[in-house]
Amino acid sequence: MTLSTQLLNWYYENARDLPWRKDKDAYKIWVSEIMLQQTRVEAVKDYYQRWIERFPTLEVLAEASEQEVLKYWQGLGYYTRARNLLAGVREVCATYGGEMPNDERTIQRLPGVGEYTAGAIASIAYDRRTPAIDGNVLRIFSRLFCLDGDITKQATKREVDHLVRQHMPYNCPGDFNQALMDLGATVCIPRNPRCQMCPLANLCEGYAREVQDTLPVRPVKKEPLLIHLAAGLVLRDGQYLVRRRPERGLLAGMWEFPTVELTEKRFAVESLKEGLQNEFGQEATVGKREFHYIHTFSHRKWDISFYHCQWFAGSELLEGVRWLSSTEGNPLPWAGPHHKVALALGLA
DNA sequence: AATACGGGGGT
DNA sequence: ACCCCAGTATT
Repeated sequence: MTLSTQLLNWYYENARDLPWRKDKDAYKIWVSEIMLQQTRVEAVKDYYQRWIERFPTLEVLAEASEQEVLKYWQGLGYYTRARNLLAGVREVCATYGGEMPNDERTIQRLPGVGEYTAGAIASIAYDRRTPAIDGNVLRIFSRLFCLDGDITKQATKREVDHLVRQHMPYNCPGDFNQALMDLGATVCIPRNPRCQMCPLANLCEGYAREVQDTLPVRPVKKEPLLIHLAAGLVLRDGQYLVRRRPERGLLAGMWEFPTVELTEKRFAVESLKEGLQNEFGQEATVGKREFHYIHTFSHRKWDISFYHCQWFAGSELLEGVRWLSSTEGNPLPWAGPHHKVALALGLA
């Protein structure tokens, strides 16, 4: 018995039933792989189903508008993934006549497709013998071979890449890669790995030395920056004032309620009033605080308070600003705390 | 080689 | 609260 046969035998008995495993359509594999970047299977399932329903083929997606595409992505996070996917399918249509390239190198040239995703698509959709090294594989192999180097370092990744290539079968590389995902998701999990039921326990050096819980080794993360924000729920004639975030940076291109950053939290009302005046040239009355959220992003933590506001005079609106009514069923993509508030107000 | 980029589920 | 996930692009 070899590592790959033990793993595959386990996989064929225990493979998860996932929506993107129903066929080997490269476009669908692509969509699933992008959605699954840094995102759990459970979170992806519903998004994937709705996505495929609306954009069943690469050509359909290529014809869609970016705003609509973002709408289908809202709440999933890492929104450049959606933009890159859209740009990618357009590139396939324009450059490859709508036919997906089937070699890893060409696939990796598509926007948003890196080494891992290219390997996953090439192996799963086209039976190419290419590794797909993600967090699961790094964790599994660091335990299997007692690799105690920092898995975020290039040197450790090269080491794992070498080992994966050694153990990857020639007949079903896609199954092998997916088997590693499933093992990492259900057995060789980050904390408290279930080694008693692991099909590779007899081969696992980490398990033999009882150091499986100390692996893999990661760097210590740094403290997120705390930012205080006040947001205005500016109401006029049953409509709320919303604006589009900048094209680059955090929550790029998503819609939000106007906010001001606070230097002093206790001056929230005054700062909001002044901020609205500066941005929209209108005097607003700031009412009572309605919602309060602590929202942690990867490297910053928003302490954000929402205030009901009112203003009366009409005015010219700038680019990327509009009024939104809860009865329109408007298709604007939201994200972050704004998404939750928009849902509560019936705007999302 | 670092850093930016979301959000949610498990512990 | 904290951890970390089917990573990639940018600096």
